[in-house]
Amino acid sequence: MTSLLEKIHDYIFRVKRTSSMKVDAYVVKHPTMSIELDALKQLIDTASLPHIFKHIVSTPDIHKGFGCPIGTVIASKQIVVPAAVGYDINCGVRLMLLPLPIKEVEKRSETLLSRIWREIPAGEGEENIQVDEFTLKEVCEKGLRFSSYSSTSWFKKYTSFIEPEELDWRVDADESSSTLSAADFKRVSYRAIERGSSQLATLGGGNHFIEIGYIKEVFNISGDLKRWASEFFTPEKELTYIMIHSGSRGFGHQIGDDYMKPAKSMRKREGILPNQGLGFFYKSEDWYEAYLGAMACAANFAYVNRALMGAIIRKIFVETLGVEPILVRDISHNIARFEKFGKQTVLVHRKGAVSARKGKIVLLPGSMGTNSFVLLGEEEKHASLTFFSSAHGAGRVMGRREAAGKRGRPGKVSWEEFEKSMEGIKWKTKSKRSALEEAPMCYKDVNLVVETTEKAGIASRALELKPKLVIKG
DNA sequence: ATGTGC
Repeated sequence: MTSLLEKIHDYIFRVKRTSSMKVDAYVVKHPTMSIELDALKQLIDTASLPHIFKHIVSTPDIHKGFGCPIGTVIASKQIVVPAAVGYDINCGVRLMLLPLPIKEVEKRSETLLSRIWREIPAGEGEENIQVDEFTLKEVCEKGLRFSSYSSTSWFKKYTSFIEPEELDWRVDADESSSTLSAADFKRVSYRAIERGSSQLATLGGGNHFIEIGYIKEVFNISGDLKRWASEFFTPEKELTYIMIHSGSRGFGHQIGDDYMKPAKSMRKREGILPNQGLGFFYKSEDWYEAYLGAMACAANFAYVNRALMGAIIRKIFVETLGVEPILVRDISHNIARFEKFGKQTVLVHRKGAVSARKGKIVLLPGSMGTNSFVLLGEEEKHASLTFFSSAHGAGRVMGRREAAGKRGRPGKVSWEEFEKSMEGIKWKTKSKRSALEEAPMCYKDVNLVVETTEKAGIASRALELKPKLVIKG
């Protein structure tokens, strides 16, 4: 199967269009890393969709997903593919910096960890802020801006901890606003509303996390990082960062489900379904606008979810240490947005991939025990081959069940092995199982992913971050 | 990822 990959650059390969494929698939990967067979099959399926703009691309952290791999970028002018956004609509990462050395933070680590654990429910099925349907509509359609006239008591509690700038400032690296204007609450099912109405300010499970650590290395401060004085990043200061990885919870998941099902059945009827997950809508169908309207609601829900968790954490830091974290960026890695490439405007779907335009901040979290990176987008050397897209993480190499075991059978990761891999890090997880499922050995080497990203000319490293305190759902 | 698994 690897013979399918034709080398066109040390770090870029191509699956040439054959049989069912309508376009080529470019694969950005480390020369020593192989793609799992299931993910490659899904990539070929994705390239078999009609009306794809130019070609499709995979990022170095590619692994098997539903319908299409996690780590896939596709663009189109005529169709929308819900599975190329994924179930966790606007899953993303929020990075904040705290102008205080990590040593000072570690002195209060028990207090910080237990307070965050108490105030931000982590894990599946957890609930936090309750909102009525009207408030949920405002959150979905206006995103962070809803605060300007919201008078609900829960919001008042946090509102002073949301940076005023967040209401208007484009927190996402992409040129489009963090609040997606296409949001249309009428397109959201009652079931999704039910699930979403108690899930704001919750972390979720799986690979979602809250992480506190320090800036370990500084490589390059330019582009959007120039907003902060360069002395801010002096590595000797070991300044603290806070990273939140979360998404749209059951709300977005329900919306994904609501639209993937009809997309599947409609295209199945016509016999143009590359695989069971890869349904899509034509622009000429009402479903197209409907999906984008509902997807934008879930995206805004996720932005607000991360903003509220950021506000809670900011409150905890102010109350515990008297210092306020500063928002750097909040970046989505599961979303479809209209973007311009030269004169063409296309709908770019990124699933497990982030926008990486020149000078823009790119967040590349590693696993719970390994370092993460802040990168800066480069002028793409390879002629918009990736649609300006970068990896969203290290990428799994081991399935959850494979790692933690199934039906009483032990998995590949032992508890001893896990504890060893987390040396020097204080951590809290919902269960032993979720810890094993997310163990560092379940992930690719993040250093190879960063090397690939740099060598392919997509983005280059700016900061290297080392985790010290971790909360996992 | 998900009120998780034919």
